[in-house]
Amino acid sequence: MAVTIYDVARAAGVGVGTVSRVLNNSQAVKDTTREKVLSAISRLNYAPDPIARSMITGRTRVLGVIIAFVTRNFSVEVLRAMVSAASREDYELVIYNVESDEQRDHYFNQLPMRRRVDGLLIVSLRPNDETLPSFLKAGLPTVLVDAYSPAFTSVVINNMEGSYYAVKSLIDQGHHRIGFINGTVEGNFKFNQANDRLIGVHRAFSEAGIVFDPDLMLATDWTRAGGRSAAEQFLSLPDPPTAIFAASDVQAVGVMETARRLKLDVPGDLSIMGFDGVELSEILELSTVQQPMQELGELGIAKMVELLENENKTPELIRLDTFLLERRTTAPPKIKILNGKVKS
Amino acid sequence: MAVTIYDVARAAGVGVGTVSRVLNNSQAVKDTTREKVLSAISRLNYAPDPIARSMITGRTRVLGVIIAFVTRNFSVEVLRAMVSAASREDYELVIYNVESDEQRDHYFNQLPMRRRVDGLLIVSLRPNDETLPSFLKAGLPTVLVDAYSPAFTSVVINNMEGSYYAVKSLIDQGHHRIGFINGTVEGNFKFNQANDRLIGVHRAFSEAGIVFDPDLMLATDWTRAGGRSAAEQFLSLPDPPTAIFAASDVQAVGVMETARRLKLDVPGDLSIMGFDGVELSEILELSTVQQPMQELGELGIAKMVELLENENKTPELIRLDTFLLERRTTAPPKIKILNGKVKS
DNA sequence: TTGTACGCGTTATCAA
DNA sequence: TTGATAACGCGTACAA
Repeated sequence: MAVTIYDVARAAGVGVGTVSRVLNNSQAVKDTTREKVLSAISRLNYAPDPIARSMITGRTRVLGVIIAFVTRNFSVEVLRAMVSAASREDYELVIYNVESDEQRDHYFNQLPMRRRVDGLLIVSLRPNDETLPSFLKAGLPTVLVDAYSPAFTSVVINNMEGSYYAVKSLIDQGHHRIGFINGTVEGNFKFNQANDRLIGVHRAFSEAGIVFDPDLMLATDWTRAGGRSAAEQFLSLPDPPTAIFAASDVQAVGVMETARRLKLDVPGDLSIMGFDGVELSEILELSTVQQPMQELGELGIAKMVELLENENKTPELIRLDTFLLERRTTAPPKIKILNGKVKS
Repeated sequence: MAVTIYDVARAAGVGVGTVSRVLNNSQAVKDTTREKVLSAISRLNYAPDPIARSMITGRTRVLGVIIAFVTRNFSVEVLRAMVSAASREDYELVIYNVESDEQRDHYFNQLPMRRRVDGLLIVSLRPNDETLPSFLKAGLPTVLVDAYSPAFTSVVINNMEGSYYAVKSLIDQGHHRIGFINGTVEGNFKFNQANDRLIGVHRAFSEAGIVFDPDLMLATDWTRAGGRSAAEQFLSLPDPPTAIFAASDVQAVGVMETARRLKLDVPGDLSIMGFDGVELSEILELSTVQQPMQELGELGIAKMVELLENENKTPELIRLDTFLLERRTTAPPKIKILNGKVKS
């Protein structure tokens, strides 16, 4: 039914080997023969079957992307950069969306086995300790993006420094009581992002000599609802914070929603700082820590291609910097007169 | 290197045919033999090679998704629903992002040829008249989502009715001068969405006996910038509109931004209505026409699976309804006193 | 420079 | 119920 390399060979009056050589524009093929073959190819509208090709070459020119929560704005930005970078390199991308531990384990177990993909990009996740050995044994080229493991080339952003500068900027503006809304570490997800961001917060506090108040630290879902409820808790404290730093923009938006509901002036009554730098933050003029999402995706693909071209490269760690965007939701705290004495 | 079906056969002391039968749990295989084979499989940690399998079956269990502008919130929502529905049916999805006519044509020409995918889902795009014949000839099962062509099963939303009710609701609230920001029909993209939405607007106008003012209709990019500049034009008119209806939420957000810049009260001075119902609209409390994006994606996959199971099904057209969400950006126009006489 | 023949790992066919 | 073997479409040694 479909036209094969044999049909082309017959039409061109040559052997299949010659057609194959023309196809892989390798070897020396006499120009006149090449012409004959090429004309036959276009005449028959022939295209080689990638499946049969993979069968013999062992490569598919398909890359797998295991990604946590595709719908997160962050994931989308990274993914888009990946799709376009991959397409430039003539690779296709198949997406495995992970929204639960079971899904993650399923993919981590199955994928390295099959030789359906030439390589695996893992975004915002990492193989856990149980799956890691079988992962390594399978020897599938793997690149981690927004996640770190010493076993694989990893492209990460400097979460610690990002949150450090974010909190430091709030402190420099005169805030002392700063609420921190962290993201939960889902199941085994090892979203180390959360830990790193926490460490940065601590560092900024301790440098400024601020004692960490456990009441001002909460971990919630990486959602607006999470941000809303955490903000409610903070703001119903007897001594509420004058600023809230959230580990993601969506959570920060939740904080904004709570502030609006409580008729709080932002940034007058409450400064709000997010983390991510998704488009939404720009629209809402939310101060935030901008992540280089596009670079993350592009570098992920670039490193993968390197790996594919040179299988035994040693893992490397690429760390990208964040950029602090001070927009409209952060300002020095208003001086409040309370019980007759000045209180900041 | 990798363990094959022969290794399993040898280990189990049977022929490869038997192993294959067990694998495809077909036929009658004696229970004791089945046990032997299964134990050998797990002992050797064997998994069949999907490539070799595709080689003979001609099917890959991979679906291609050609999608316009993956990063649009709309696309992301649809895509996510597709990924999860496909995974339930044990299909993988490979994404082809289209952001230009060249890309679109490239995919439309290449993909049907290769047998790399079992079927093609086309989102917010449609094969143009030149590519259509070769498309049909290739006979690759194809489902259009958010796009319509009589040649293929199409899952669309009722754009016309959606925009009709949106404008009608504005008129019912007392608006007479309503600006309409449409999306551009990119290149050949045949984003018929734009046309349909325009038709709905016209219908609402003519039903209410409102004469269509060409000054109040503009087509821009489906972006915030597009919305901003269109709004600026409308609002600098001698007789500016009291309401603006945008063909997408992002454009409506652009309108909101312009309104904010001009210190216009929304909805007091200006009502704003969007179209899409993406998360952003909820956050901004934007009135909008909600599209059933998840259903769109799920139905797309469901119809594709039907098609795959029964190749010669005739194309069908599924039309999903929208839902009008009147939130905080729409209200009756304020009565203005102008030149001593009441003007609405 | 070119053609022939083998092999990739599986499923399907057929005979036993 | 099972085993042997022929495809599937291509790349590539090897021989010519």
